[in-house]
Amino acid sequence: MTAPPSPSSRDKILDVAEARFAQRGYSGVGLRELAEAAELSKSSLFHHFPSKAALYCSVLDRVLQRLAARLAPAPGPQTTAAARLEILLDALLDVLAEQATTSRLLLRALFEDDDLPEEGLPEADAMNATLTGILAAVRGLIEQGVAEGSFRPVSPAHTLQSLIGITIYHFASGDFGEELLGQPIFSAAAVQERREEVKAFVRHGLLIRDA
Amino acid sequence: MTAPPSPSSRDKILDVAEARFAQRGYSGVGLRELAEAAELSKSSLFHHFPSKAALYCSVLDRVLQRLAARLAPAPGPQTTAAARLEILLDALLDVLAEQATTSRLLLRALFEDDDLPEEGLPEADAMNATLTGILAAVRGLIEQGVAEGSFRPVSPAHTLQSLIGITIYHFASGDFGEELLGQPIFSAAAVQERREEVKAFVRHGLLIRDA
DNA sequence: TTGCCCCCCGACCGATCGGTCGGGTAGGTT
DNA sequence: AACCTACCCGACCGATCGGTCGGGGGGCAA
Repeated sequence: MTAPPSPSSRDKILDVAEARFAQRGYSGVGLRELAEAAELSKSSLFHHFPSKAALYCSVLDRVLQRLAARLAPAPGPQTTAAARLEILLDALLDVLAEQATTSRLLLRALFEDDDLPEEGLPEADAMNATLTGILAAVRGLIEQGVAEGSFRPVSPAHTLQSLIGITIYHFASGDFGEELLGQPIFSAAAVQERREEVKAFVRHGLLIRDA
Repeated sequence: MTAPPSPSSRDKILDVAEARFAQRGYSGVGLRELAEAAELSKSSLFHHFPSKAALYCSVLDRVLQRLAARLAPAPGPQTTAAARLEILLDALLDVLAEQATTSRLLLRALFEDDDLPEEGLPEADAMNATLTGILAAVRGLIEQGVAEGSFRPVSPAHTLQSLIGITIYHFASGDFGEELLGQPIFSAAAVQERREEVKAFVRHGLLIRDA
């Protein structure tokens, strides 16, 4: 509360970097472009972040922290896995639908292991820890459902992959369908319909029978 | 048949470019690295391809052509949509499992619209045409299934997105699970199991009942 | 032999890359 | 006054970027 809502330079850098990295990836964005967008000198970036790789990891970590905060209030294993899945899917799809940058950044972070040249920097470790926590939670939910018998006897690891693909990718490739499929599928009006279809797909793919 | 199986320089360039672009993306790979890997001079690349963007599009187009060739022998609408889906999924998963580069390249091509700076070059148009054909075929299959009543009443465009995510992404993020999930999920031994789980997920997610 | 392609090459171009350096300014402490 | 810290900047660094240029060598037809 000591800091008024004026965005600090550091947050401003993170904001513009998140947007740019989501659009064109790590190596597709230069620091000069980021500095100009943040209304700062390129040298000033290095006052807030030690390197470009560290800045990228900080951006990813902030996204993952936001995601984890939204997924945290889900109920624990005392609830049935089917109910937990519904709540988690709702929260996840809410986050993905709110900012288009989130899904793209997550998709890049998940399938591009080799994107960042350096690996030893502490920002990367923090980011991986956050990511691992989220994935472990979702995986635990799947395992619970399989143990309960309400989910088909799937492999939790494989199914987690499918779950990520069906949700993250669905929102990451937003407007490509507009050109190639002949109809807009990421307009604000279609988000709700999209949400329900993704949820239904996951529900039917994962559960044997619901209700 | 006039050309013996000795790989021409052009094909060699395409091979190494496909592998590198799949790993680190368009802007993450330099022409010097490609030339060295292809055992050629950087200047010689420009003898075979007019620019880096054109080379990238040629790589993508070759991947899509391979994919289209494998998906083409699927039966037409006289067969039931459920049977066609099985055949198409088998062919698609075969292609994705064979070369790890394919899925990664496809994933990048599908969700990175902004990756290539130039848009007017003819290689990009050819690539987009090939891609549009493949997507239209799959979409037609979904529409047939919905019309038949064997598929849930889904929106074909949204479901196509889910289908891509669940298949392409599943194979693109190969070894990330090995580190973060605690067990290898893309080892050669696990490919078959992975295939069956993806197929089952799609089947249950798309069909109401399949006997 | 001459001329023509095809394929390849080293050298070079301007631009941009990530990153460093020294200095400058405002605010707070002593 | 002196000092320190936080923040920001222009100028500069070596390296690499995509791309161009002129030319060399081999095959082949006239």
